[in-house]
Amino acid sequence: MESENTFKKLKEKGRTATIQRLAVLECLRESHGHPTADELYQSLRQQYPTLSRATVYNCLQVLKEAGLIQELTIEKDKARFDPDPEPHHHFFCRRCKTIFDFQVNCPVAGSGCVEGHQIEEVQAYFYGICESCLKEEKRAVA
Amino acid sequence: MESENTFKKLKEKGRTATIQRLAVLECLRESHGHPTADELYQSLRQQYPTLSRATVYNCLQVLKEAGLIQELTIEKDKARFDPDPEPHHHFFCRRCKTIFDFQVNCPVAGSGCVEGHQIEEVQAYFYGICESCLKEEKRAVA
DNA sequence: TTAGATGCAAAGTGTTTGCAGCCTG
DNA sequence: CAGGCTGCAAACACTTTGCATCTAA
Repeated sequence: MESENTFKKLKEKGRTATIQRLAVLECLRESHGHPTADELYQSLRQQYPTLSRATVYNCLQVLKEAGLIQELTIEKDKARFDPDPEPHHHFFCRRCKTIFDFQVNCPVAGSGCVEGHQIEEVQAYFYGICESCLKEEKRAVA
Repeated sequence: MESENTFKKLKEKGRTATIQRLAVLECLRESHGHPTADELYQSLRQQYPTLSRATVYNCLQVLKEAGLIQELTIEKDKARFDPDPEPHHHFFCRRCKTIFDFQVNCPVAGSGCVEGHQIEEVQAYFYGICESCLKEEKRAVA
């Protein structure tokens, strides 16, 4: 069962699987489109009215350290979160602001050693205009 | 001459090549290690005591739009700047916090079209421990 | 029981904005 | 002379911190 893995990974880091942490993780997994901490907070607040913003930040930090999620700095002003902890890349549409997973076979996708430097993590961010926005632009011109 | 290119690129965007903008650009070019806006401000302040922080931010923004520099979001809390506007990637050492250019032959390094999406920019960030920090760690163990 | 987690508010940090005055083309 | 640019301070947005209270192992 998936939730056993969650417990295990948290325990490995000496952290407790609290209601809040599980709720944040589940909310992130259900959400589409790499939400921000505040988006998760706003969404969770409906079900857990006493939940505080600081707790959401704390939970995300802990979940990240446990390797259950990953954090994206694809936008400079706010962090976004991805429920998939496996290494993969992202595309950011500058027009509709959508972020989606984007796999290119980058030679150094995960960890390893390159030129004597030990690589622990790779984040590749692709910025541009997504297919549907391109189509919309084409339609607007016509 | 290089400075002619600077003037030309600014003019193309309808911007003036002010003393401050040229100073920020030169300071960035002279600096090593991808400084933050505030580091540039602190450095420039000695030569231009009346220079304001807001102007540094403005200059960096304008220089970026003119394609003379690029901005890195390799750290989530602050932007860093690179005097080289050509597409290339970066390594961030989590131990000594150094950032250096890091070229891997990524199949999609510059612009182009992938799966219908138009790519304008790519930023790949490699996080880990740099060679010299690894050596130091090894020495500490021995 | 007790270390750790939460919730709240306040503080912190990097960045942006509003606006008067200045400079430059 | 007019538009754009600077400098200053205040405003902003996201994130972190301090601390009392609470909770889970």
